[in-house]
Amino acid sequence: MPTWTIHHGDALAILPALTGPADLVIADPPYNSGGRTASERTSMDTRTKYVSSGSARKGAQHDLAGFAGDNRDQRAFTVWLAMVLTGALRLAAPGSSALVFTDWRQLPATSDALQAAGWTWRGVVPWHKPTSRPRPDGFRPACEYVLWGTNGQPYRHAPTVYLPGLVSGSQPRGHGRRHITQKPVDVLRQLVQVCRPAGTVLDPFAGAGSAGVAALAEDRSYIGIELTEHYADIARQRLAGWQATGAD
Amino acid sequence: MPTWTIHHGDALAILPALTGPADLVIADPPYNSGGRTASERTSMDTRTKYVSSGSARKGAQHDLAGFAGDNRDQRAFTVWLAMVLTGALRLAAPGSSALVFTDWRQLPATSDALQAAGWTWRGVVPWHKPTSRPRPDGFRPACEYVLWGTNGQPYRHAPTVYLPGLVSGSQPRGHGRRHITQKPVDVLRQLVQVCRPAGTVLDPFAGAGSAGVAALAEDRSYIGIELTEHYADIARQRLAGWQATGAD
DNA sequence: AAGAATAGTGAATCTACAC
DNA sequence: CGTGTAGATTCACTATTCT
Repeated sequence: MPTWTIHHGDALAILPALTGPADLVIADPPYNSGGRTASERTSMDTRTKYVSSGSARKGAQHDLAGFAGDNRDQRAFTVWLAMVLTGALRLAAPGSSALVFTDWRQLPATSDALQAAGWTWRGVVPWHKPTSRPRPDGFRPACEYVLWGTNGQPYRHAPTVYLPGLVSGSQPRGHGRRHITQKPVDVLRQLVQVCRPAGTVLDPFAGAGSAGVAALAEDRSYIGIELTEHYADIARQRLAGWQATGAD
Repeated sequence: MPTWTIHHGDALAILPALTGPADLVIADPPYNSGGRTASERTSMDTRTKYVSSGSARKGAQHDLAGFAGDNRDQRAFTVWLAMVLTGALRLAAPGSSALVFTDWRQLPATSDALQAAGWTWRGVVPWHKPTSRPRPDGFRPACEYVLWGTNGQPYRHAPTVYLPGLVSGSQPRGHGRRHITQKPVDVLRQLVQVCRPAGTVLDPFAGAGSAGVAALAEDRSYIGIELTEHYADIARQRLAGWQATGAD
């Protein structure tokens, strides 16, 4: 029976206190890349930045809380993310994997942070969002990216698993949506397969706990860390509800 | 009536002699990323490096020539590609685009080169290859990437065009295959749409001329540069054949 | 329907060289 | 001359797609 825990606090403070081992680190950090100017990136709040114009700016359809930690410049982002991933590597079992979400703008910085932290970069899995907004006279920004790294040689599964090179799924909408940058559980369930069966998933940026739902659904245990108390509570309620009812 | 030219020689030598303007620069450079050891990367020929064990190594069906320029280390790759893209930017009309192919390993270096050369990075379009090789206990390396940059503010089309955020297509096989790293014409035709209608596509690494076929098919003119005389000849024959018969 | 291909990779084996 | 190590080479392997 897989178990779960949500810690409330800063990943940099919580990670050194944990003991592990973790068999998969799945991280969805604040991308620090929304907004077009430096001042927009560092001063705007996350609701204004990430919710497309027409909703949050002029009276919204949804009323999701913002989140902290999204106002670093690119150098600070790289160093900060490397520190978090270093803390996660300390807990990671040999052969375990790290999966780090990023967008196209921060992909190079994220790959630097992953490797600076000591993980071996093994590949990139694009996440295709079919419902992304079209862009006039240009290529639609339809993908985010999952960077895959391992702690040494990758864990050998028995039986061998073959995982996709591209995942597809739309962001949750309506009342299933709990966080501005929420990832679909279907996508996360595919990604969690790289974790050792019955192993433990460590998530330093738990948000509303989608990775936890995916982990439990795939029979992995889950340890989440979330900075914003509001979301830590939401994640706890959601995971408790999942274990009680099997529904999200 | 769109026109075409293939120049035989090194892009760094040919680009300064051209006058332009170009409305789209499409570049498929040698990725310099195959091989696992330093000596494999720098000494192995491209056929041995990229054609998988079952074919070229033990008696192949196809017998494609190798190509030059695939033995740089990553720093040299970055600097060299930046030089080529700088030469291309000089010819690029204001608002024109650059599209640069790369793989996941070289994506960060390629984005550095694109921006160092003075292009504004606008996005990434993953190219999904359905026939990619599976990878045991990991995520299949199923995508290559197209980096999109512009010379200043992007050209505004009239009427507005909406381009995909993800392209999919398999490498040509059988007798339609002329180059080890050939890109599918269907994919290139989608990408060429970002070029001003009836504009000119500049291709510093023409290879077997697939981008030229795509350009002509979409009513754009084409200027290609190819280092290997063997492939320059193939590209000339192919483009002449396309204009004569409308078939590839 | 059968066969062959894939901008690979991990493990096993072999080789060269220093001590 | 045996031994250990690093680097190079060879081998085996895989699932989806395309001819």
